[in-house]
Amino acid sequence: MTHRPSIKDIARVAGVSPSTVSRALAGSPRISEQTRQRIQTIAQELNYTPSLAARTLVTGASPMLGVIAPSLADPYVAAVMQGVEAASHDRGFQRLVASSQGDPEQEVAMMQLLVGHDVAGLIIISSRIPPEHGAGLPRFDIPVVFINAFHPGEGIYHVMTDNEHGGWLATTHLLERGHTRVAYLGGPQQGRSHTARLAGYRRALEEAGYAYQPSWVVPGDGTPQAGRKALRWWLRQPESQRPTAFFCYNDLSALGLLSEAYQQGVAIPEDLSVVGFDNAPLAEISIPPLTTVEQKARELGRQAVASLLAALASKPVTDVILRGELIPRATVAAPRVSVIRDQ
Amino acid sequence: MTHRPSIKDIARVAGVSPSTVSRALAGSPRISEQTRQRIQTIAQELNYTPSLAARTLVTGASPMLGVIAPSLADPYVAAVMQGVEAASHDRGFQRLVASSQGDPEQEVAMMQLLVGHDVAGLIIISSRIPPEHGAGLPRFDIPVVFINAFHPGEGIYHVMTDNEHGGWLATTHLLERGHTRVAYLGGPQQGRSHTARLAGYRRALEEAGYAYQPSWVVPGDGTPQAGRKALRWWLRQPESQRPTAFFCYNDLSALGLLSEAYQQGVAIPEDLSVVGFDNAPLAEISIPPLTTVEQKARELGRQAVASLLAALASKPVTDVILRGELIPRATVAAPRVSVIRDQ
DNA sequence: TTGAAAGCGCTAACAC
DNA sequence: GTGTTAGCGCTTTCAA
Repeated sequence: MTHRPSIKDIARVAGVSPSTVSRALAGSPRISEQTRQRIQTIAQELNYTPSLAARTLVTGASPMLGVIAPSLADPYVAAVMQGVEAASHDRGFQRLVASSQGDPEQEVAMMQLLVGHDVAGLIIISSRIPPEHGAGLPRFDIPVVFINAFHPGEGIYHVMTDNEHGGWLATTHLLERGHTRVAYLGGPQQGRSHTARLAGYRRALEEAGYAYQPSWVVPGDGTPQAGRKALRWWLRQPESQRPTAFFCYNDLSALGLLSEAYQQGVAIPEDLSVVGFDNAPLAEISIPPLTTVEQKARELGRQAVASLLAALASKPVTDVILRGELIPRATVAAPRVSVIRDQ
Repeated sequence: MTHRPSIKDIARVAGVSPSTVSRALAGSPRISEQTRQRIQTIAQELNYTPSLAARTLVTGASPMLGVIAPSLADPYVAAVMQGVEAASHDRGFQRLVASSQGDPEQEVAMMQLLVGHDVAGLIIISSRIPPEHGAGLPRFDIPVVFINAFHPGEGIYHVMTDNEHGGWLATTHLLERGHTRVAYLGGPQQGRSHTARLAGYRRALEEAGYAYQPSWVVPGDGTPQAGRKALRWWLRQPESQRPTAFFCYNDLSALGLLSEAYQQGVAIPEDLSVVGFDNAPLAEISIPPLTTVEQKARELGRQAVASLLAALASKPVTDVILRGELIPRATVAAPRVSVIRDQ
């Protein structure tokens, strides 16, 4: 296999200059229909593909967007990615994807790397860089959009789920069904989503007149294993003091909790009600189907691309906040024994 | 924001020539330790990042691998991607990821596109390009690795799961538990995986002395919805002729089947046994936990990268076939009524 | 040990 | 409507 054909090769065959080829292929109006045809045919025959590296070099902008996520295995990330994919594809951009394994240092390293690849902009999903670090973020001359993280700055934009509201929604739903002892299974500590959902949980509690109990916030990390552990924690509590419901950081950990409950003979929702977060595709097919708070993940991805491209076009961009609804399914019921308000 | 600093900027500040900077940064031995230090410091201060586009242009090879998958939402794809991610990251390669939405034409278009980006090689996950089309595949002068698809050719390599064996494993497991009426819920028709699993299913049946019944192969596409439909199909069969077990193309559709069974009051595994394929993370937390055939998805991804880089280094590369084991969990039991061998 | 010069493939003035 | 020229940021001869 000889080397990839370049416009020079086409020019030679067509007997024209390289710039004519460039123009013909770019669809410049100032070229005769005839030569355009001829050149396009030759390009086809030679199986020509333009070198985007060269084009990038001269135009200074490449049709690539950099995307960074803590993990590619998380269904939430996958959903966001689909939105990013769809929107960017429509606008003619490719995506350079990197995962940071949830490590803030890796994350910064990835940013550097992608910038080196001349990406036109950066989308960062669920950044784990601590907010304090904010000012220490490396400055690039390309726009950056954070999805569900907040690092204010020039050229930095945000697309977020209203996590506080979501947490409030989930907890209120439980409270309205008569639960007075609601626990929260947390997510990654560094994450802003976790903190916001926790805050919403707390607000709902307090608005309803219940004291916030730190001991009912069980630490987690958003994995099914965390859900399993949470259920075992629940079983260890004295029966009279057990929460009657769990609001979980995400569907994945809620699903883990469901699974462990099944194995331990705990009936859901009879013995324990559960609400998740995300409305992942799996939530619909879980057993029983999981009540959850919708997160418009695809929409987040789509919006992030929209914001990025708007910024690129020097249009004004404002941060956007998306609210999801509560999706009632089958993991919530009234508590078996209506406990007397004990606060 | 002024433009990204280039080696020229560094050279000017350091009072040396651009080539010296290039050498210093590349770690060439023919440079004084002193200047190297100085240049590196300046590079740091200027927040310099090399332009990979420029480097690609001159070296002719970029540190990017192109990856194409039908969908990014599929957990199996996500797992393969993790393997690809891990292996390529270790070797200093980034990944340019594109999804084809399962459309063969898009797939070819994506190949072209990624080649235009000067990727060093291509990894294609579960290609939907029909095998006959094989010879019509565009020829590139970069190595291509297909994961779970087969398109022989020069510079084309394969990493596959032994799907035939997996299908045989699942079916045999069911047969050994006393099932005589085993149905197969299929996957995407164009996919090679589907055909191979079906073939294994058929072989197991015939080896055990049962006739293969085309009417027991229910068409599907690997989604949970396909699983739901399959269960409803099952319910419509006259009770005396109903299969007592299902081997499903993948875990996702098996999970859908489980969910529908729960909603219709069909007890798993008492009324119906189910075996999936993939051993997705979700299989472990399903209710009941799903018996399935392991697919070493991460390993597939890892191997694909290894093969690609080996080919790139002009080392001999052979196709690799990975076998997974049957993971017995809780969705298989002996059939309720031991049906008399009726074939 | 360092510099000068050429060139990777392409686009974009600027000519004609 | 088409050709000429220069240059994007980098690496890599070839000289010194």
